[in-house]
Amino acid sequence: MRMTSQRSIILDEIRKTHAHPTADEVYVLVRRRLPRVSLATVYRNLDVLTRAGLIRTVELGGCPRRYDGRVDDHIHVRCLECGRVDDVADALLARARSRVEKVSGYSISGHHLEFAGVCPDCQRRARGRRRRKNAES
Amino acid sequence: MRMTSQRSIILDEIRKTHAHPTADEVYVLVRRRLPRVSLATVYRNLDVLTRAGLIRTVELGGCPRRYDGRVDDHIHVRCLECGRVDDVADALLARARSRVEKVSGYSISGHHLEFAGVCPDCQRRARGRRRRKNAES
DNA sequence: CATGCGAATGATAACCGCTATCGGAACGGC
DNA sequence: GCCGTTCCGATAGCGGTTATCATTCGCATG
Repeated sequence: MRMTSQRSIILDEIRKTHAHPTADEVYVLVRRRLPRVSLATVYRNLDVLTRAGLIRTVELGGCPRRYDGRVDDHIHVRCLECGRVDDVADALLARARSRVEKVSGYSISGHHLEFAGVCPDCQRRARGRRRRKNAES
Repeated sequence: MRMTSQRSIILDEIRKTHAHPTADEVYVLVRRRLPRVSLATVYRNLDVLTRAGLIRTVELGGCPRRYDGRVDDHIHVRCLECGRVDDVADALLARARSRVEKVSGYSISGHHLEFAGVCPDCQRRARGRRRRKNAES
C-alpha cells in the first residue's frame, strides 16, 4: 500500500475527529486541504485504510456508513434524534463472543454491536420542548 | 391495520422459514402463492409488520436487510462465507444494555448485535478444500 | 538520475436496495 | 349501495456506493 498524499490526509482527518464522519463528511474535510480530490478516492481509501486496520468502518443498519479513527474494541451508541454516534468501552463483549462461538459452532472473527437511543443533549432538548409546550397550554 | 391476503401470506412465509430471508427472497416465496404481487407490496408490508411488532427487521451493515419471524431478544451470527444468518439466545445483552445506559447517559431503546464469522458448514467445506489441495501438491 | 510498471487518481457512469408516487381496486362502516 | 380510507401494482426516482477507464504518480531497479 502506497502512502499517497490523498491517503495520508484522509487518514489524518479521520484520526483528528471523534465525530464518526460519513464518507461525505470526510470528503468535505479533505477538500479543504485537497480541493481537487474525488469522492471516489475518498471511498477507495476509506476501504483500503479499513483493510489495513488503520481505521474502522462503522456499519449502521439503514444509514450511511461512518468511519472511526479508534481501532480498539468498543461499542457504539447512536442517537435516534440527531444521528450522533458515541463510543463506549466494554469488557462484556469478549465474554459474549466466546459464548456465542461455543453455542453456535461459528468461528467468530468480528462483531458489530450498536445500542440506539436518545443522547443526553437531545433528552435535555426534549425536556425543554415539553416544558415550553406545557407553559403554552 | 387491515390484514389483507397479501399481508397475511407475507407474514406466514416469514414465520415459516428460519432462514432470515431478504426482501427479494420473501418476494420469491410469496409469488408462489400470489403470482401477481408487487415487490413494492412486499417492502411495504415488511415495514408495516415490523412496526406492528409481528416480525423483526434485521439490519446488517453493508448487505440487504433480512427479516425474522422471531421477535424475542436474540443475537445474530452471520457467516462471512455463505451469508447465512443464525440465531443465538443470550442473557448478557440486558446487562450490557444497562451498563451502556449508565456510562453514556443515553436513554437506550434498542440495540443491534451481530457476530460475524464462518459457520460450521463452511468450516467443514474449507477443511475439505485444504485437504484436497494438500493431496494435489 | 532515467526508466518502466504497477498502483492510485479523478471523472463519471452504473448499480442496487429501497422509497415515493399515482391511478385504481378493495374493504368496511353506515 | 355509497363513500372515505387503506391498500395494491407498476414504475420512476433516489442516495450511497462501486465499477470503469484513461491518465498520472510513486517507487524499485538499473
